Amino acid sequence: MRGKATSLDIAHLAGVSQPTVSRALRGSPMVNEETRKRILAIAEQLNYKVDKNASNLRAQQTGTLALLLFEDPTTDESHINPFFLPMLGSITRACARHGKDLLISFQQLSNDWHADYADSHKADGLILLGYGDYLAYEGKLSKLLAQGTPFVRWGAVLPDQPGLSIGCDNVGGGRLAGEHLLSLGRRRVAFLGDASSHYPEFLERYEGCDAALREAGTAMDRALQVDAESAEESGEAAAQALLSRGLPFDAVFAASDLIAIGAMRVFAEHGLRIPDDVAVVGFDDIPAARIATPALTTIRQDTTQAGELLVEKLVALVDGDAAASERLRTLLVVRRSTSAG
Amino acid sequence: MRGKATSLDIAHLAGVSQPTVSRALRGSPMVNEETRKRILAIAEQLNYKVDKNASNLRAQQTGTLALLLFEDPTTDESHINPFFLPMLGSITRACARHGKDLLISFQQLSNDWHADYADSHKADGLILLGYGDYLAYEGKLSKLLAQGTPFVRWGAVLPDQPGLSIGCDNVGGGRLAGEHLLSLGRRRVAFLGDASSHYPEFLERYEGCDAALREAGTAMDRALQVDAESAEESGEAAAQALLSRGLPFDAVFAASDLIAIGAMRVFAEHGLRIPDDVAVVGFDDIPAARIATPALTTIRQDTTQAGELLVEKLVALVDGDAAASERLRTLLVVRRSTSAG
DNA sequence: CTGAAAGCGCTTACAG
DNA sequence: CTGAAAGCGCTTACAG
Repeated sequence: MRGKATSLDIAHLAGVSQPTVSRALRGSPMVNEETRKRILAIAEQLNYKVDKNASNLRAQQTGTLALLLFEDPTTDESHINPFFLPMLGSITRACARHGKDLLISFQQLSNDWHADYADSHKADGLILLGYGDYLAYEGKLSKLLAQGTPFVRWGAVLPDQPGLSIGCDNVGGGRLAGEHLLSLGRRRVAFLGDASSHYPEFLERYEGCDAALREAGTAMDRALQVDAESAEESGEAAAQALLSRGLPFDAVFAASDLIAIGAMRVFAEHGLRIPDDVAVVGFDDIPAARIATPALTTIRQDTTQAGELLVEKLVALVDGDAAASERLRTLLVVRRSTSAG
Repeated sequence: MRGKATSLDIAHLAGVSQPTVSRALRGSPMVNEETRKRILAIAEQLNYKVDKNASNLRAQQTGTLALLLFEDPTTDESHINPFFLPMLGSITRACARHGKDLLISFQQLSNDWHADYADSHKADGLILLGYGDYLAYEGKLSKLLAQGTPFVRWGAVLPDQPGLSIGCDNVGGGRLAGEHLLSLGRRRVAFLGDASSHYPEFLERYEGCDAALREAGTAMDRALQVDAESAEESGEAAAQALLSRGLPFDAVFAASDLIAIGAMRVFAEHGLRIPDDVAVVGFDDIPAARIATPALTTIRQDTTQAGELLVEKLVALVDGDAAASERLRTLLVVRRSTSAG
């Protein structure tokens, strides 16, 4: 037998029709147990695998999900935000559990991705990851929704949002950071991150921290907020900008760990002691947070659960079942950047 | 028009036959320029995309490559070796440039992956990444080769190896490390990493360093070599083991940055000064190397070029063109772990 | 340069 | 429980 075996080859060898082979292989209950066993044995022996293209074409579905990871056009070409790495691992494992294949693509936010994957029947649904300007993004989500393409995204969970989002409880996370800093007696909390509706996750973190301070009779000071995107270089620049303002502050809440790590480097260069002069809290708990000096106190997001939920919800959407947006709990992880040894 | 548009829909609207539409869309030179334009305009307007399942089925190829990333069963479930992250980015971008889709899967080394992807026509070829016991792995490579499945792998480039490998010049990299340490006056160089044929990359790094020392009239001492896999915890354990041997050493060459970072943590806990008491050199230049304290001197592998080559070679194999294994140059990156401020 | 015909390997009514 | 028939949406000889 030359070339790959087909279901017809198996049918001949088993002395049944080709549709019976197809049924047996997919575990249809309408096939005799003995026949099934014979067919499975032959399939095994020929190392037969169902041709995905044929079965997908006929069944009009793909068994494949596509993961689209957006990068800000400004970011370095070769780097992916490390926050997404464990999520990627969790997503691939969840896909395997659900019997789905995973197509992956890294895209510029500006590209015309929204049509391609679903329209060309490469994937049944889309998982959307990436930091970036939310307002630029929202329009594309609406378009996907209008087209009827199933999708889920990771990001802020907002009211009246197109489609389905999974994100962490950013407000709660910001609150944890604020309460922790208050417990250390800090009151002048600077915020490094773009706290606007362009970056709703950052904005929610800011607001959560602010809420904690307000309950203690104080508040965040907008004069101590500096825009930054999630990258070390951006954190460095923001820290420089903050210092140059010459305003007093005794704590920094960074919108992400990368920002915090960049900022800590600048503070160290300027002779500021961490945490004595400035306590620093990040967000995400990426692996580098533990390695940084001092080790970074941060708000952990549960990326494993995030990946699992993204896949689970998308599979539900693809199957036509109901699914709703969801917020994940956050966890304060205290390290040396806020607590002296 | 309900449902997705098909090439037949376009044919009707354009007043041509369906095959002509297919030809026009794929840029066949045998179609009238004016006809083509009319067809393209209609396709654009209907937001038409070729059904991949149908075209793949007919053309008997997939336009898809599969990336299989192996993890050692011992490693933490949720973590991917950070060394592979930028390579992943480079691979996805290279795939996009070549017009290929990328399926991704994380596998246990033990799984029976070798059959699935190619046999079920999900992918035309495989990219194999992962650290792990090479000897356990080699048999599977031979099997793939025998099946005629196109594949490329990242790893040590060895003689008489099944299939095609892309790897860095580990011997040269080890030599760079050895020469650098010699230039600092260090002679007692410990090696943390499994330097055996189970981990040929590590072994080559060891041998390169040894070669450099021998040229200077000394050599590596096997009594200063401790097995370790590429993980921080493994580096910590190896450093502990090294210290407990009570032998003098003034430098450590770690087989990977993760090992080096774990080891540096242990050295610091034991009051050893880096680089004064122990100079430390890693391998890979992962992002954490720059963040570590002290920042880690290391041998950089060009992951961008690696990803591009992997895709390029695999595409050649799939197309039936010739392609050969290749070694990439390495680069010494000097940081504070070997050079005091 | 274009069309009529066949067929890739499956799944799914339909009939028995 | 099983088979004969149709068809998913393309691409590819073949004929003109």
